[in-house]
Amino acid sequence: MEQKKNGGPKRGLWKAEEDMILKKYVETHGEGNWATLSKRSGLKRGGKSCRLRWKNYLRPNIKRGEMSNQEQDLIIRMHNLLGNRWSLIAGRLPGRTDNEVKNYWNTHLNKKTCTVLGKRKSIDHKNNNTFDQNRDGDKSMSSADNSEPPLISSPETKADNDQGSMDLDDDEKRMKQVTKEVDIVDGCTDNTWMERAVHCFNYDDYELETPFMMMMNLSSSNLVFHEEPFTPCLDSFLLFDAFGTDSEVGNQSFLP
DNA sequence: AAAGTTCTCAACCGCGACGAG
DNA sequence: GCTCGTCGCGGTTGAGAACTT
Repeated sequence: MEQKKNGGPKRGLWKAEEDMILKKYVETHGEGNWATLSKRSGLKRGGKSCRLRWKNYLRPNIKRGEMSNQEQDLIIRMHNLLGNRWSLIAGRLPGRTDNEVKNYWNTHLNKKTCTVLGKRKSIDHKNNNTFDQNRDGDKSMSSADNSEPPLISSPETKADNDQGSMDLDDDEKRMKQVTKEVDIVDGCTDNTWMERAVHCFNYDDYELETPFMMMMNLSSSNLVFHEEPFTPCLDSFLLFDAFGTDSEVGNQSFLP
């Protein structure tokens, strides 16, 4: 992988020495001007490569290692809200990069959300956990079942994903008692609206055991995400409703 | 122990947005 | 308005690790 293309910039994995050079250069001269950086620093890397390496690996306060349950929940819910807007999602996770979130989604969460129908035992090696997994992910999913794979947020799917973090039976029962349908409202797909919703969805306010429980505690409105694969409008409303007027973030007006 | 298979994630690529000249 | 350079984003790739047969 590590070769030069027609004498072009070096490619492949970064070495420790290269990391050191890049880090020192950025600490001295600051971020930005990546094309200039790649020339002046002596690194035989392209500007894009330098930028990516800094952003995803060398930048201070990068958090590495396992995603916590809270982070997982947040990613799932934010993805439900925004789709593949990785940078936006990562922006709500201190120390996590868009690339990391994207990889995590593709390798862990995306599979997990497809586990409901698949029912094949697999092992999460890093956590030493087992979970039901459709081994071939979305490929075989379509042939096994023509319907869209359900998203994480339905009560049934939720149960598969929160194993060990809460008493599912109790919460599910409570959930079913007071489920509220939220209608999709036309005309709320613009970015401003979405970003207000995201702004409202602050990682720091995320203290209760699971977002699901948080919803249960916040207001009299108890909600489930819709089964649709991507319903940003619906989820925006969910967030507003979930945070309600009693919550801290609810004191601000996010309405257009 | 070896070969084959699957998984993970760092890095690359292409594209669009944006600002400067 | 056009071109050029830079930046940031999301999708994809592939090497190496981990696991299975």
